[in-house]
Amino acid sequence: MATMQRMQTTGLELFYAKGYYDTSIDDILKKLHLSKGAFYYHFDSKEDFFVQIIQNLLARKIYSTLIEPIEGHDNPLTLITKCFDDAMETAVHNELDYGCILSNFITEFNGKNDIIMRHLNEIVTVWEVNLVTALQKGKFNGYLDRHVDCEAAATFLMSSYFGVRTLMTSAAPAAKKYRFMSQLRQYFKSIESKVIS
Amino acid sequence: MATMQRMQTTGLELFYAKGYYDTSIDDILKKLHLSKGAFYYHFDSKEDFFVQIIQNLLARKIYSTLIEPIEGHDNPLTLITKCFDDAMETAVHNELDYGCILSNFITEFNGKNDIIMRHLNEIVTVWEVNLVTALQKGKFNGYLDRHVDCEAAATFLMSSYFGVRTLMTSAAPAAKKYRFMSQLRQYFKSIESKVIS
DNA sequence: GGTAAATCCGACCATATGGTCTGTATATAG
DNA sequence: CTATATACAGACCATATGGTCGGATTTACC
Repeated sequence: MATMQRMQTTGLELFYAKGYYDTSIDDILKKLHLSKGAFYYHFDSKEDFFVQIIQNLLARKIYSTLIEPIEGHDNPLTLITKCFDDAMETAVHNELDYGCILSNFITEFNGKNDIIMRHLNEIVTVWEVNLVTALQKGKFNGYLDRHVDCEAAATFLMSSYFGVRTLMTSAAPAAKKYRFMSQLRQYFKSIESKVIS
Repeated sequence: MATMQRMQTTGLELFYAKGYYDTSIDDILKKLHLSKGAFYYHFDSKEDFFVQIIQNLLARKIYSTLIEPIEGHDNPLTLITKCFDDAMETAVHNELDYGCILSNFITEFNGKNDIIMRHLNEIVTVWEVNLVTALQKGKFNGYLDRHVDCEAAATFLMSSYFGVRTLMTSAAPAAKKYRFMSQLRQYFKSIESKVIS
């Protein structure tokens, strides 16, 4: 693998585990047995480095785990349930889980770095749009009750997912997941179509 | 006000706004026109300082905004609704909102500082216990459906609140709040007692 | 008023960090 | 074979940070 890509991969790993401000460039270079010269040959600054990571790795990761799985013509509530279940199962099996990457970075950069925040918010928006679209399609196809506010449901889903991933890092992730999923299904039952097809 | 308390108050302000690792002791001292000597006379280290802030300020803050308001013998779903609404309203009106303090610190310290994480988890547990208790009492008093899993509901509520506070920092906090509350009520409607009293 | 404890000052230190710069090995092109 | 761009090494720099320490000042108490 090219040096530049190895730097980005290792960079994301460490930024996710230790946070952006608490991860030095030397930390990343040490792990890869590379030098300062190599880093500043490929990137302008630490911030530029992180922005590229967001666009090249983070955005794709979010897409593959949270957006792509909910595309399709099936019942969106079923798709979202499975999507969240899978994502949380990965976290449960992960020895060292640090929560949702996207949520963590938003927390870290909020009010500190507007440039990076714009990039992160862009990903959030893409996720939101896809969620709303999926729910609206589900409403059109008769899976959701016609009174459901899809924007509101999307916000609620994003919130709960961000939050539970944070909570899971504290203690008993498997139990937290189980409890969360049970109430997610409860909520979904309340917004699904009442017409018995 | 005593110097020690002023340090803690200003410390919490800055730690909340900029994060623990990105706030230097000099930042705090500069704002208070105090010296290093004053700081290390009152506190052993930056970590000790933060632990005391958690116990003296953060724990009380969480208690007064998220726990105390849901105590009582009324319908817990009504109490929680109002509690969340009030807390989010404060955030909306706050020019610079940085999300839920507790959630932010958990994100920042997770996997980095076990000592501080223990103190933060303690607060989470207290909140959780009080939520579960309130819900169980509500079930006993006929406000909640008797099939409701109160532990699961508490986890779901904590998750969604943590998450929405993070989301609100990104954009359109007022809209996010409105949407969130509408779906919270939707969820509550699905777990309230079905018996018409 | 003298003494001692409490409170605070600020110079200083070791270390870490983002970033710069010069040099060097390799590869590619003419 | 030479020249030139690519890709990386590593010494170096300015600055920042957590923490130390001797001393000055204020307060409390007899």
